[in-house]
Amino acid sequence: MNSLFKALNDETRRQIVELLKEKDMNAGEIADRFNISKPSISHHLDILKRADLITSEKKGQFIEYSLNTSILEDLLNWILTLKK
Amino acid sequence: MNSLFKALNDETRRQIVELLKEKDMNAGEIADRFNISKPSISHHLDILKRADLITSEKKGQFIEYSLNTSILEDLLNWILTLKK
DNA sequence: ATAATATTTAGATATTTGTCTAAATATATA
DNA sequence: TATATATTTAGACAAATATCTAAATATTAT
Repeated sequence: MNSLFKALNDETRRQIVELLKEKDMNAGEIADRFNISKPSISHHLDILKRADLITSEKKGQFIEYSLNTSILEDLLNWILTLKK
Repeated sequence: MNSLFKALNDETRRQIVELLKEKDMNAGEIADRFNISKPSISHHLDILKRADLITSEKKGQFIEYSLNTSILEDLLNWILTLKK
């Protein structure tokens, strides 16, 4: 739960998640969408991956990232119990 | 959205929110539940309040805090659109 | 094999954050 | 009015975080 909130507590990472909602993308394509260096984006991707919000798959020279929405179930439930 | 994620990105604050789900409490009562100084708890309450997650009402000498679940609607919708 | 491309790792730095103690403010009570 | 109680504000500090550049690693193409 902690890593999930941590991962989502950053505007850039939330935008990455929203991008991946539309379609899978490789690291370079993702980085091109932001005015942030590639190493920084790589770091953000790492945090999202540790939180299980995204998965990565090597495709030759590229690494393709995908959104994993199943982990959001936990977050959803946490919020719903608050609303009772 | 930013302040909401920021507010929830802390275990202590999430626990405060969970406490207030059960019943309204004043600042002292909340602080008594944690091994953290009162000023620190006061600071956490301030962050939760700025995020609109809680409201406060002066009751004489005390200040009573309540959960505001309506703001969670935004969070819920954000998550739901990700799940499409 | 060499060069080019894609991505990550390493290390540095400035900013943000969570915590503390001490002091200030506000209300209630003796 | 003086004292006790409840809470916040102020200021300091250590730890965490987001960012950068330079270098390393891995794959593809010439």
